[in-house]
Amino acid sequence: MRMSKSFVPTLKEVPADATVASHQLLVRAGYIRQLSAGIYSILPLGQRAILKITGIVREEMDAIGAQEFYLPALNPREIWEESGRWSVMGENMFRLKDRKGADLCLAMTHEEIFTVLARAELRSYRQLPQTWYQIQTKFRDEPRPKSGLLRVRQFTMKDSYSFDMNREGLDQAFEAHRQAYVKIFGRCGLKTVQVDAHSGAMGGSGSTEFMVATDAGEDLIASCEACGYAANTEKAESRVETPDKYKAAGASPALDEFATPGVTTIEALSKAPHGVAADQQLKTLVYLGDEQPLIAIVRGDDQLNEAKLQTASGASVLRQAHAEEIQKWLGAKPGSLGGVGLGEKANLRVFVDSRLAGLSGLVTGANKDGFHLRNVSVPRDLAHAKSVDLRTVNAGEGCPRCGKPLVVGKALEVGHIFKLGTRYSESMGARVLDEGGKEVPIVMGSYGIGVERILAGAVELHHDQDGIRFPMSIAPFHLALLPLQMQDAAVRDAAEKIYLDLTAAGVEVLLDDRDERAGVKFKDADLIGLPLRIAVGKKGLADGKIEWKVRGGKDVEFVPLAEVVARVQAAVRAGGGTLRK
RNA sequence: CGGGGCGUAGCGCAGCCUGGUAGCGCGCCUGCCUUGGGCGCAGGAGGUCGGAGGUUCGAAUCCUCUCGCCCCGACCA
Repeated sequence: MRMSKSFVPTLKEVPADATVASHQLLVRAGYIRQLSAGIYSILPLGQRAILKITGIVREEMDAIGAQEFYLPALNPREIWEESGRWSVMGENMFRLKDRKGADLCLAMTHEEIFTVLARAELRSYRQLPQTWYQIQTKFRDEPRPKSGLLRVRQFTMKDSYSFDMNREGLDQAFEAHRQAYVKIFGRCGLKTVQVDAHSGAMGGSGSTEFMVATDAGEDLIASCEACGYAANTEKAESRVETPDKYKAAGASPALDEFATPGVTTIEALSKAPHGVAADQQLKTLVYLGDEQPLIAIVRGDDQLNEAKLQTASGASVLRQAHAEEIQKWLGAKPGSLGGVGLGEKANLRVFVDSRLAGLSGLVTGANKDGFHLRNVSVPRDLAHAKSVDLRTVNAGEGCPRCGKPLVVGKALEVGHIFKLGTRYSESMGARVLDEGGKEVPIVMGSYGIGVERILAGAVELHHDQDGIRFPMSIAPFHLALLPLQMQDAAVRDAAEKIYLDLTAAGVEVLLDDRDERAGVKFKDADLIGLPLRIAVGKKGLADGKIEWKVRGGKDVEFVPLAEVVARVQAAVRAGGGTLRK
């Protein structure tokens, strides 16, 4: 491609609203432009990179026997009602009406639509297993789009779905996807870690996320360098010492209500005149799980993990209660809440973090504004509460497997694989006959990759002060060819010949034939980030040579014109790129 | 949703507090010059000051409402 005829709008200055590297660089280098919050236009360079990525995804999916589909993004309400997700998805789903007033939505994912196909067409165990996929646009009305392509409202997803007779089949499909994903991300130049994850609105029995460690990411993952344990902090567990340090000597003293006027936070209660240490306090939080009240109790210095509460309660939609709701159920405002005495209220489900099991001598709110209770014994006073893991792990706590300290770091989710089981086949009636002629629900899996996130993640991982440093495999072109003196006919002609020769040899070349100064071309080439660069200048040409430089490398090497084509072809292959036929 | 910030030329910003001519840098156009890391000089084009209403003789500036965007906390490829 010739730069003089191309739309590659590079910018000298960093866009004001971009904070993360991938956002800044993709805008500056002319790959993307923002249309609205979380909605981006992909420009020609960006589209070429995206096509490289989807090409890799397609190859690896095809390699595990998956078949490519293309399903509608515009969906009728009815099928989402069948799975129950018309309401579960809440405000995250874009909804609209057609001219007749019928409800439609823009699909966030395609479990429902693929299940509709499966139930209509799959009748027998003989037709299984199947793996179906598509590369298609998804719509999610994120509450807070951010960081350029990292979190958007419209994006491209590779989503696939496996259909099996039983658990074993699902396990095989899951494993095939895991291995395909490792190859995909590896080929795209991403270093990923696999972590245990929360399944969220997808449902199902288990899931693994593929994460790229980067500060630009929004997830926190806990990992153990000693044994390899890794989990999203939504799910991660840890070993913590929880001695019964506030237990009274002798018989457990009775509950004692005491006045704490104006004290509504853990921190305030820990200060004078009360001086109750945070680890002696119980933090009581009120949620609604599928519109039913839930009480969650964790230690005062711990953080409640909402994902764990959701899992423990079995709720598909979880939200914090409003102050009025809390007042109605517990009779007090936040700050004076507690789980003691809630056993009689049958409509309130109470959960207490498992680290608190057996402890006594604790302090909690009295469900009476301005009062707390001391001498709380969990086995005696919170016997009605279900003991479950509710807390969020912290860095330095013991690995649940080996006990060595956990490390917590930020990461970007680029892929997620789920064992759905029969979550959709049962709710939507997708069944086949087994060998015995008995009707059984299909066992399903669901597997997703965020395509633009691969692009952005690669930029996060591969850039420097001067710009992007794309891996060969996903770079929009293999090589930048820079004639340095456009006024010099010999330089122009030499560059033109190299361009034609390389193109004929299957190399994707971006020829900077603009009438610009050398400095401008160097700067733009660095910014755009193609892995190879050939400069054609008067100096080298006098000796019949060009200047060869690898993006990010230090050295410039003079290479004879006759060797250029073979040299470039070898470098493209070595870098994981593909020559055009 | 809770909290904070910003909307002025294609991009980055000043002007606003204290009302009166809309400005700077980059980019763009023309000419000359220069030509190996975002050259130089000269001339030029380009603006509903996010929108609506109000106060005022007069509003980018003050007031009210509203829309949009960004960032920090709760949600997900």
